[in-house]
Amino acid sequence: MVSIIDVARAAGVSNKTVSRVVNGEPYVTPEMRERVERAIRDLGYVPNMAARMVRSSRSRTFGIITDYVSTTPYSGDIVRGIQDWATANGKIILLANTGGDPERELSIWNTFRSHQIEGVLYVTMYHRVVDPEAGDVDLPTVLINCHPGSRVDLPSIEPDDTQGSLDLTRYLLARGHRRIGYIRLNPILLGGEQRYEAFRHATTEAGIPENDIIVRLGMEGPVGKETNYVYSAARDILSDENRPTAIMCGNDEMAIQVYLAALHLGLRIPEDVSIAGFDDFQTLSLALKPELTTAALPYYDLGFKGTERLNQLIEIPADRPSRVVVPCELIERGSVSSK
Amino acid sequence: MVSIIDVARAAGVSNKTVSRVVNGEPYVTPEMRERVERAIRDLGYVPNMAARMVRSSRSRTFGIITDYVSTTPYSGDIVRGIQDWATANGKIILLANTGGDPERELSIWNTFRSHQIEGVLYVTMYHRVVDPEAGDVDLPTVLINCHPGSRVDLPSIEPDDTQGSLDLTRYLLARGHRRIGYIRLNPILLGGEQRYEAFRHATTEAGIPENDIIVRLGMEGPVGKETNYVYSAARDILSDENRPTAIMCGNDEMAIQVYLAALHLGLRIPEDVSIAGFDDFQTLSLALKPELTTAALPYYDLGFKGTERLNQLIEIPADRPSRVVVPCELIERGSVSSK
DNA sequence: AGCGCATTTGACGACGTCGTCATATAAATT
DNA sequence: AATTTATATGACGACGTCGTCAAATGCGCT
Repeated sequence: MVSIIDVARAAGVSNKTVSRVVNGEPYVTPEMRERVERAIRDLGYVPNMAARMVRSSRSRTFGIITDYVSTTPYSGDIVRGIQDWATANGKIILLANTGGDPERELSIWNTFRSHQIEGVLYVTMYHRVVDPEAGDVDLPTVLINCHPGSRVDLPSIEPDDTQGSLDLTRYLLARGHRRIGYIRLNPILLGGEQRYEAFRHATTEAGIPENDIIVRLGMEGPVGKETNYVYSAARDILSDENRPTAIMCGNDEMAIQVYLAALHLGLRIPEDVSIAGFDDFQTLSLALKPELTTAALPYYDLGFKGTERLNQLIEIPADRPSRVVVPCELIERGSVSSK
Repeated sequence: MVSIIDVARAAGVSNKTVSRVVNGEPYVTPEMRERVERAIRDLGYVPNMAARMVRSSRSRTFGIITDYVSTTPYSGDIVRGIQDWATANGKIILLANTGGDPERELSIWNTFRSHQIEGVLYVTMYHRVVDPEAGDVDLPTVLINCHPGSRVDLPSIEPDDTQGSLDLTRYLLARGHRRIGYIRLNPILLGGEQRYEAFRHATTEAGIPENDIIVRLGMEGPVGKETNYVYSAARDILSDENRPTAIMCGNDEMAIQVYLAALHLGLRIPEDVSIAGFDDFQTLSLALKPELTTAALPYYDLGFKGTERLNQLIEIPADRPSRVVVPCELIERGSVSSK
C-alpha cells in the first residue's frame, strides 16, 4: 500500500502538498505539482478511499437493495442505468439483495449504515407496492419500479404502464381493430392492473361495446410460481369463429404463447390476427417473427433518473417525496396490421 | 455518526472493551458484555467499515468487472450467484462495467485499488476469450464465463458447453433421430463453436452420415448487432421434403424462431419435428409450448463457485491458475419426441 | 525602510478502529 | 506464604487522509 506519505517522501515535499495536488487545490507552484505528479506515477499511488471516508465521513456511496426475482431478468437494465449514472458522477454502488426475506432486509440496512451509505435505491424487479423495512433508519431513499405502501412515504420513480397501455390500445383502435382480445397479467402485479385498466378505458372511450372485448386471465398465483393459462386462453379466444382481429398481451412473454397458438390454428400474423405485447423485452420481441409491436418499459431510464433523483435528495434534503413517472414508448414493429 | 467511543462512554468502559464485545473476543465478563450490548442497542451503534479498513488494510471487498452486453440479460444470474456467496461469507461486492471500453476498464482497476479490493471477478455476459487490461495491477482475479487470452494466465470458471451439447445430441440420437438439422450460433461466440463441435463429434461417433446433418448459420456479425438468419434458415430446412426429424438450435432464443417456422409450415412439435435449445433461459424455454428441451447454462453456479474460488486464491495465494468447468444439465421437457 | 497582502509550504491533529502492551485482580500451584 | 497462571480491563498509538493554522516568501505600495 503506497500512501500519500510515500509520495511526499519521494517528491521531497510534505504530505499536505501531495494532498493538494491530488485534490486539485490551488496554491501549488507548477514546478511542485510536476514533481509530485511524477512521484505519483512512479509509485503508482492511488488515494485510499477508506481513509478519505474516515476523514470526511462522506462515502459517496449509494446502496441498491433489490428483491431479485430471477423470473424477470430484463430488469437488470435498471441496475445498468444506476451504474452508468453513478460512474459518470463519481459515486460507488453497493449491491445487496433480500431474496424476499425481511430479516435479511434489516441486516442489509445495517450493512449500509456500516458503510456510511449516503442514500438507498430500493429496486424491485417488477412494478409493485412495497413497504421497506427501513424501520429506525432514515437514509435518503428512492423507490425504483415500485410504489410506497401505507407505512412509508418515499419518493418513487415508476414506469407509466397506464400511458403505455393507453397508447398501445389507441394504436390498435386507430388501425381499425374493433374486436379485441386481452390476456391479463397476474392481478397481483401493479403494472398488470394498470395496463388492463388503461386498455378498458381506451376501448370504452372509443365506444367499443363490452361484447367486443374478450378478456382472459393469463396467469395467477404467487410471483415466480404462477400457473399459466396463456396458451390455452389464446387458443380459446382464437378458435371462436367470431374471433377478435387483435390480441393484446399483458407482456411480451405472453405474446410468445399467443403467437404459437395462432400459428397452430393456421392463422397468419398479422394478416389474420394482430398481436401486441408489453415490456419490449428484446430477447423476445425481436426473436418473434414478425417482430413484436409493443410498449417499452423504460428500465434503463428508471435506474439512471432514479439515481439522479436520489442525489438531488441528498444535496437538497428539503425537497418533498413525490412520484415520478417515466413514459413507455410505443415500439412499432410488424405484428399489428390495419384492418 | 455514533462511534465506539460514544458507546464506551455510555457503558462506562474503555473503547477497547467495546471493541472486544463487538468482535466477540474473549476476556470480557458477561456483566460487562451485557452492559456494552445494551449501550450498543440504545445508541444504535454500527461499526464503521471505513475505519476498520484503514486500521486493518483488509477490505473484505471483491470487485466485479463486467462487459455488460445487454443483449444477454439472463447472465444476471451470475451476479446473483456472486452476491449470494458474498453475503453468506461477509464479503462486499463492488460492481463496475466497462461498456466494452478498454480505457474505462483501466480506470475501473484504479477505482478498485482505491477501494482496497482484495480480488476481482472478471465476468463476461457470454462465453468468450478475454484479455483483461489489468496491466501493472496484479490483484487476485478469477475469470467467470470467459477464458484467458494469450496475454494473461488467470484461473477461470466456465460452462461446459461441450458436455452439454454432447449430452443433448446423444439424447436426440438415443430417441432415434438420424437426420438432424443444426442452426449455428454466431461463430465469434466461444460457446457456439464448442456446442457445434460437440454436436458434430457426437453424430460422427454415432455413425450418422454427413449427408444427414443439415447445418445452417443462424447469425453472424458483431455481438449485439448481428444479422439473424434463423427464421429463414429454419423454414428452409423444414420445407425440404426430406426434412430432418429434429433440429438443434445454438440457443433458446433461436428455438423460438424455429418453433414459429415449423408451425407456419403446419408442422406439429414434437410429433413432426423435435426441437432442442441451449441455455435454458426460462423466460423462453418455459413460455414455449410444448416447453423446450434444452441444456441449462449454470450461470448461478458460475457466480457462486467462482467467488468461492477467488476467496481461496486470496487465502492460499500459492495455488496455480487453472480452468474449472461446470456441467450444463440436460433439461428434459416436451419438445423432443422419440422417432 | 516599513507595511500590508497574496501566495506557497508544512506541522499537527482528528476521524473510528483495533493491535500491542501494561496493569490489575483472582485462582491455582508450589 | 510465595509464585505462577489465567482472566479482565484500559492507555496508547497507528492506519491514510485532509482541514486548520502557522510560518515563510515575494511583491507592490506608502
